Amino acid sequence: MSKRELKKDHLLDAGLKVMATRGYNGTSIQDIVNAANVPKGSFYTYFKSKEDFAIEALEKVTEERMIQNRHLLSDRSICPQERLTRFFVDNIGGCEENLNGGCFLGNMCQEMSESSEAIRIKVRQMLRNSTQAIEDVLEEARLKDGLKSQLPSPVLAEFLFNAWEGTLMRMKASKCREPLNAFLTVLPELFAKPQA
Amino acid sequence: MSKRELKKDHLLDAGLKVMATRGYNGTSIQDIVNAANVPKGSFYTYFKSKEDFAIEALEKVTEERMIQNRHLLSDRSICPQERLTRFFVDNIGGCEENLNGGCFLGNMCQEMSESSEAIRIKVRQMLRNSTQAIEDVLEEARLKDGLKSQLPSPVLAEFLFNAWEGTLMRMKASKCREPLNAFLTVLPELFAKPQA
DNA sequence: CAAAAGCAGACGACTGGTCATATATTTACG
DNA sequence: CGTAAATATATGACCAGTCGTCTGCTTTTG
Repeated sequence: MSKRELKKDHLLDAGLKVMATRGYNGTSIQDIVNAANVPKGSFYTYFKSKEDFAIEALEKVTEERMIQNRHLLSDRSICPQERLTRFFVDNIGGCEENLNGGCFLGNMCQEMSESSEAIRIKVRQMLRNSTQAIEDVLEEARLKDGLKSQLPSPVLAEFLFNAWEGTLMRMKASKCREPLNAFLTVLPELFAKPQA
Repeated sequence: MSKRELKKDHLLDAGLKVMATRGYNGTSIQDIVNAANVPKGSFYTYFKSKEDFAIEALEKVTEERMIQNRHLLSDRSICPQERLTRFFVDNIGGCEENLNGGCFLGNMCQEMSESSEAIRIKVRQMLRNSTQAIEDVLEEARLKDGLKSQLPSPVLAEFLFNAWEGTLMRMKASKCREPLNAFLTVLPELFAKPQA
């Protein structure tokens, strides 16, 4: 990775952290460069606008997460239900420590979907990717052990992922584990009961 | 209602609409007074700050919704399942028309929870109220017709409401009815199957 | 006519973005 | 290889515009 790419990555990482907590409009270019210890003028060497920065950050964060989860989700040595559970739990991502993280994706979705079409499209794409990943695991589970619900996997996956995003959102406001616990308690209900 | 209260209400209504689509930081005082056709200087006659405005708007929107739904949720002539479905569908609230509305509550939650403790607390309280309402209906349904799930109603209600908020959020990005349809398709799975 | 409410415009701070200048880095050629 | 010319990158002062808020003048009210 070139020096340039390294610096850009650093800017992306540091800025992402700020933007994830303060929001898009709540974060200034100054905030970003301060967080990365980079002079302000440099920002526009790497990004053509604030919007462009946000889109690249969006790409980076979900790409990283996807790579991190690709192994997990396709690891057939773990049963689908367990894989799905881990998929969610592993991705509380940062917000774990102080229950304030929430989801950058969700953040941008809520705040920017109406203001920036470019961001909206990118968010939509990222959400679709995640939903597809869940759908695959669900479909696999259905074929292997069966699912309690007869509903189509795409519907179930869409519902489940949205439920998850809502859970992350709720945790931002409540600052407690209750939403997470509720989600993880209900999740197993999807799957077939072990034969008694 | 006094003239003053009327004007304040108008300011709240008009500003709410703007803030719900552009977000807190994306909405200026100027935007609010423009939307309400009120001179800028007047704003601080009615609200002590922008934050204060947001909190009052939050109160107003959920209060109105609660009143609107109190009748529905406690109307025992409709079966609980149907009541719950209507509760959700009736409250897509505005976003219906162009699928862009989302949820002001969700919006504020995502964007402002970290920046303003006062807003966070208010949002948390509003979310709790809604969850409680769902819990009541769920509990009633359980006693009457039984629920498919044996999980405690508070857990189910929390899960369900968060899933709903996630659904609204997703609709902002996708601008289509798919998330809503998925939610409404999965919802009945909660309830006991009619005896075949 | 006193007290209160409404309101215009100004305040300093800050915004996203630009640009001239300064410093590296690469290329060209003897 | 050395060196000079050419190109790319780095930078912070700076721009016009907007922000949330407040002061103080004007209007309304009792």
